[in-house]
Amino acid sequence: MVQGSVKRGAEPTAAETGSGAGLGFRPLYLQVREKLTERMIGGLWPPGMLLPSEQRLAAELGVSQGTVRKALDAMAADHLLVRRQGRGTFVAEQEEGRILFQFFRLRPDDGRAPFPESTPISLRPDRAGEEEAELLRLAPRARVWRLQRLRALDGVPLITEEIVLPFERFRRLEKMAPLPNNLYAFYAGVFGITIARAEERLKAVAAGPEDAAALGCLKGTPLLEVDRIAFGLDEKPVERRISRCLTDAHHYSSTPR
Amino acid sequence: MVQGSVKRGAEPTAAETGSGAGLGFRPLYLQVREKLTERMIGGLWPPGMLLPSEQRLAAELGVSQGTVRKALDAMAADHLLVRRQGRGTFVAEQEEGRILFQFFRLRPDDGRAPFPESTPISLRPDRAGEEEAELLRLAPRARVWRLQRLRALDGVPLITEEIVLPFERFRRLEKMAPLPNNLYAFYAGVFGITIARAEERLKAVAAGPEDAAALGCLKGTPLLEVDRIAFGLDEKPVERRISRCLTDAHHYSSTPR
DNA sequence: TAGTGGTCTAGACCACGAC
DNA sequence: TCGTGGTCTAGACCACTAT
Repeated sequence: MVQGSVKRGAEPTAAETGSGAGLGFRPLYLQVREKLTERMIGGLWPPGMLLPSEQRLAAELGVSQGTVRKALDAMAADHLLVRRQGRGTFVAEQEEGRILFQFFRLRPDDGRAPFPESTPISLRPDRAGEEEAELLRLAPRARVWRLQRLRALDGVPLITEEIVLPFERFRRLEKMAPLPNNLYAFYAGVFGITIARAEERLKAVAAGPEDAAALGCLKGTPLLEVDRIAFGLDEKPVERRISRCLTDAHHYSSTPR
Repeated sequence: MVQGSVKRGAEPTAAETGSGAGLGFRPLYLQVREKLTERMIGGLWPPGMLLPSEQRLAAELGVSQGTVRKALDAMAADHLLVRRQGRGTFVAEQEEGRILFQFFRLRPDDGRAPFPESTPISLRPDRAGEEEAELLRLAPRARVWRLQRLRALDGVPLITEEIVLPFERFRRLEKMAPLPNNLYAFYAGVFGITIARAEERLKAVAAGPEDAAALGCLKGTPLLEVDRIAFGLDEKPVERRISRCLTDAHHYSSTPR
């Protein structure tokens, strides 16, 4: 696949099939997917860009259109690409609609999906705690940014947020304050870091004094705590975010698969 | 597609393409998927059954193997089928491993995934409340079963559960008490009802007197409330389940997509 | 060795969007 | 009208499982 067309049944090489003798087998379309993902990571294909057509990619990579299609379909299923019949295939953008659908799962009980507004509280350099360093795969006590925000839905403050970012990957962040509402679009546009997926742990906790003051509720009020790790295209953890939400008239929407 | 091979470019009929003149277009592989799903709903293909090979299905339905494959792949992605290379394609079973992975998202913080044990508390016929009737798409005050259970992880009671079922679809349920731990396998085996997917709403709530007594915690303790609607293969709501969970040392694991 | 699903290719036509 | 992705077909070979 590296160059030229793949000849099958005629001395297939390890490089072509991706398998050494007896070793694991690596499908061509996954190799194609990796190659395309690398271009996105490297910044060659930024968010919003129109990709070459399937035919061009197939010719360029020396595989059939069907193989390119399988790679593109898989990446579109993971929201890394957006395919539009008649127009082409585009690198996914971290626009509000997508973020709202994929990452922000808190909804009013009536089913609407308003976009959350953010009020920055503080941004400061700090050292990673033990758990934070482990989750972000940083050295113990590595330098991090610590960002606090208050988020509101329909103008009502509902969520406190604490965000921890690796210092080294977000240089000169302090000069960019106040940070915008849509952080993931900001990471992509300014630092070239695309958030590809996230893992969340949910708990019910009692509001502490700070949460109670920020949200205007009583100390001890049950809050929904969402502990998120967000990963980049390269599968490295990029952000740790702890949100605590009032859920009297709102809920977290989940569709287990 | 109904019978014989599809001839393309030679007077394709509305039945073949699935589209009336100017109306929406319905891909063949979706029509195949519907046909296969109907066989599962009708009980012709029960859980665990080995399907005919792709070639046989293609011949039987008058489409190409590739079209059958696309339908089977889509159904496997939705956990309705399980494909095993070298062996064949099987109707998915509601076995513990799958249930644990797909539907039961509460985990100890250490990352293990023990299977939850259940203690039945009560089972009685009742009338649906207003909200319940709406969620289950029943007539107001329709008859329902009301089932309460206490669930434990590693022997520790952690979850109270209230389950509401449409009376008409679960006849003679009282004669089957005590109900087994794995209810979804029970629905499938006894009533021929397969749970295909679920939607969940999560909130943080304060423990009431009953929850506190059952879970051995203080009244007012924050609990994670999971409000689930489970749907059958026919997309009809089958079960409404409200769980309240202690999350001191456990969490609900979510992977937003 | 036979049979299954998995991958890969090649080519045709359809639906959609832009021009 | 053209170019794009979407669907459908046909056939070859590969990887895995059971016999």
